Amino acid sequence: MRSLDETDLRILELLADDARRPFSDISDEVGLSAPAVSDRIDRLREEGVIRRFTVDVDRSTLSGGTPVLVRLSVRPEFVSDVRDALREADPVEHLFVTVDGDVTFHARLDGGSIRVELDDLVDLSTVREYDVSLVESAEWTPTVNGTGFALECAECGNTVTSEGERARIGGTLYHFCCSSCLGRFQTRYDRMEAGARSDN
Amino acid sequence: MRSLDETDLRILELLADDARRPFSDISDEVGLSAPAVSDRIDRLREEGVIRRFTVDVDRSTLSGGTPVLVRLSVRPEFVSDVRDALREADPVEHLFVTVDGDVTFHARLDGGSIRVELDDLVDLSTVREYDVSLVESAEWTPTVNGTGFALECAECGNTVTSEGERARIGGTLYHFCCSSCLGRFQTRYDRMEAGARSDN
DNA sequence: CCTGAAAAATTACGTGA
DNA sequence: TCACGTAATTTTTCAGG
Repeated sequence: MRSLDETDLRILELLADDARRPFSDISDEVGLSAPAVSDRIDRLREEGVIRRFTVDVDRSTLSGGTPVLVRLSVRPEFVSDVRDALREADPVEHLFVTVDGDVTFHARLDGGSIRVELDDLVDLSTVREYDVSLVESAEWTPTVNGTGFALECAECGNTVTSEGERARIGGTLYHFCCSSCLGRFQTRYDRMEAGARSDN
Repeated sequence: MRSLDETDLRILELLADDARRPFSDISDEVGLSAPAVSDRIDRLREEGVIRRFTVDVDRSTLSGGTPVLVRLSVRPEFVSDVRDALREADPVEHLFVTVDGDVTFHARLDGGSIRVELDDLVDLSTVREYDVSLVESAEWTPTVNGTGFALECAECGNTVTSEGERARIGGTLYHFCCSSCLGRFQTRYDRMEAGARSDN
């Protein structure tokens, strides 16, 4: 698979700022033609780098719905079941799964009983413990400067070129400038994961 | 300010699904002309309901850094300081503050010592307790209608708003619409517990 | 990846409910 | 005020190189 270059990253930044920006605008910025930009965006979508174009809505202006943060401590063998169920659930906006089987999600509750609804979504017998908090503020930062959209080696920080490598570690795809950085990262990740587990 | 109608909500839903969807598509869906849809979207932007059009990027394909979910138990007087600091921090993508002063955020750290990284982001002397977990997967689903489940008062069953209260009673967190419901519930619980004890 | 033309979408503006 | 229709403009897509 072809790797992302500087132009792709610049395009992503511009789209993060305004996803409805015309391709002709973008093409001026990056020094390509509009069709070329269109092609790149198509490719980014196909590769899954771009998940979707969407809208950031100020939910506080919309009536109804109480924002809550829910943390579930899920029995390990059921983590993926719970994740899949919540992923499909309408009220769930953000969903995080940690390596130790904690599932945290941010949702908007609208009426009725949370216990009953939770029971509909996930099998509560697979949940050891759960904790619900009212959310006072929730923010999301789509524009990511510097480190965010820079394609850098996850191990040494150097720029990753097309000679670099990719690897999926712990379910996440990382980029490396070379194979030795990949090996080193893998070792370090394993150590860190063991450390995080022992924190609990 | 004029309130939103069903058509506005439907437009927001369609945009949340695909922000680059042509207005003519939307106009077909909602039974308006394309210019009318354009007008409504302009108004939604002016009113601040629409913050921006943006792109949801699968960051796992992009950058180095280890995704973590951090939960801070912050001393009450410093909650807004911590929130402000994290809001500006580059590696922080999602930030949630609950009414009881817990700050949860999702960020990408460069690896190495998590404690050192955290110390860069927040003043740890204002934090009573913190908990870091490696994130295996993170997802975001933009939703407009938070229909589905709700937080009901454990005493009277009414919807709990941000004016409500919560209390941990017998190891379980309960929510109440007001302090008198909390008091009543507490009394009832104590009586029940005393009854159970005297059975032994 | 470019240019250039065709198709499509967006915007501007005048009119009417 | 809100929405519509038409026309002018801009943007996107599609060829061919």
